[in-house]
Amino acid sequence: MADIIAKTRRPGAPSGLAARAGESSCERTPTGVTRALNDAPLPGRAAADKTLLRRPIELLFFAYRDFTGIADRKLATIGFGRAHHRALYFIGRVPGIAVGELLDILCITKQSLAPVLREMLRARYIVQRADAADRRRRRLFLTERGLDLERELTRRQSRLIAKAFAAAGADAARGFDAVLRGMVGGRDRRRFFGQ
Amino acid sequence: MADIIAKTRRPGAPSGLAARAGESSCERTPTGVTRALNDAPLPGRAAADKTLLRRPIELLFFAYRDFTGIADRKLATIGFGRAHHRALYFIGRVPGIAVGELLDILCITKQSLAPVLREMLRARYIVQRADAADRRRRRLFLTERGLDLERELTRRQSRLIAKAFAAAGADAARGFDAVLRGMVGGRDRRRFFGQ
DNA sequence: GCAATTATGTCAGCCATGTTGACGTATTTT
DNA sequence: AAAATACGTCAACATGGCTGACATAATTGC
Repeated sequence: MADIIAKTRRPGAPSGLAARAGESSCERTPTGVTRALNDAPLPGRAAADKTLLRRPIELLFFAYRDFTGIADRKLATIGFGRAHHRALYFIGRVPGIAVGELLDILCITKQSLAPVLREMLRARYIVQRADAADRRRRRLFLTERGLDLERELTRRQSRLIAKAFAAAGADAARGFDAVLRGMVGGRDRRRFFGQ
Repeated sequence: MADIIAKTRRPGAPSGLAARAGESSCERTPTGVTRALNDAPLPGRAAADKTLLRRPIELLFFAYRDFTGIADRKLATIGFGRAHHRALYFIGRVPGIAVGELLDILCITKQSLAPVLREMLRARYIVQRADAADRRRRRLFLTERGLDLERELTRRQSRLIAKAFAAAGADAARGFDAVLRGMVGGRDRRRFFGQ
C-alpha cells in the first residue's frame, strides 16, 4: 500500500453527479466481501503480523480516497484534474509564488506542471506577473475566478473534515493533527507546520 | 485539493535509494518559500476563509505523500507500482478473495486490474484457484513470495505510523482513528471498520 | 562588459494507470 | 435450452507523471 491510500483519479466513474454524497459508488454485486473481510484471518505468520498497523493503513486509504473524490467530482465538471487542483491550491495559499517555488512544493518537473499552468492561464483561473526585482521570475496569482474555484474545492473538503471532527470531538481532532504531523517528513513539516 | 493529497507516483525521482528516510527529496533552490508560506495571508475574503480547514487539508496531503512514498520506493525496485500494491494488499487481507470482489474494493475496472494480476501471477506473487462450489469464480491467494512482499510493504508503512503514534501519544492515536473513520463513506466504513 | 548561471518555457518521446466498448468462453441459474 | 454471471482479452484513448534537449531572457560574477 504505497498505494494503499494512493490511487490516482477515476476519470470516468464519479465524474458528473454519481456517487451518494461522499461515497465511492462502485458497487457491483452484493457478494460476501463484507463477511469475508470481517472473518479474514490476518495474513500469514500471526505473530509477526501483530505489529502491523493494518487498521490505520486502511483508514488512511479509504479516507483519502473519499477526501479527494469529493473535489475530483467538481474538478471533472470543468475538465480539470488533480494536477490542476494542487497548483490552484498552492497558488492560492502562497499568492505570488514563483513557478520554481511551486515546483519545489509539488515535487514534480516543470514539464509536468507546464500544461497545467497553461490551461489555467488560458481559462483565466490564474495570472502571471514578472517579479519587480528579478524579472526572470514569474509570480503566480489567482484571479477572482480562480479564487472562487479554489474556495469551492477547499470548502468541499473542509466540510468532510468538519463533519468528522464534529462526530469525533475536539480532542480527537487534536490527535488527528498530532499524528499526521508526525508522519510528515522534516522538510515539509518545518515549512508548513512549524517547529 | 482533491488532490491535495492525492498525487500519483513519482517513478523517476525517489526510486532507488534517494530521499532521506521518509522525506520527499525534491529540493531545488533554497528560495524563500518557507518564509512566504508562513507570512502568506490566507487567500481572499478573510471572513469566509476562516471556516476552511486548510491545516488538516495540508496535513493530509503531505502525510499521505510520505506514507505512500515509503512503499513506492520499495515497489519501484521490483518494477511494481501502486496498482500492484493495492491488489497485493487486499489479496493478503482477504485470502481467497474473488476477482470481482477485489474490483469492488478497489473501485477500478477489470480491464485495469487485468495486467496487474497477470504480472503478479507470472512473477509468482499470487496464485488463482477456482472456487470449489462455483468454478467460474477465481479465488486469489498470496504465495510465500507474495506474503513476504506484502508484509515488507505493510511493515514500512506501519513503522511510519508507529513513529507518529509514539510521538503523539495513545490518545492522539485514538483521535486519529476516530476522525479518519468519520471521513470514510458509509459503505466502506461499514464493511471495513464496523458499525 | 562578457561569460556563466538562473528562471522559465517548449518540443518530443516514453511509461503507468486509469477509462470505454466489444467480444469470447466457461459455468451456473432459471 | 436460454439467460445470466464471472472472468479474460483486445483495441483505442486520456491523464499525469518522467527524461532529455534546447531556447530565451535576465541576473550575477569576474
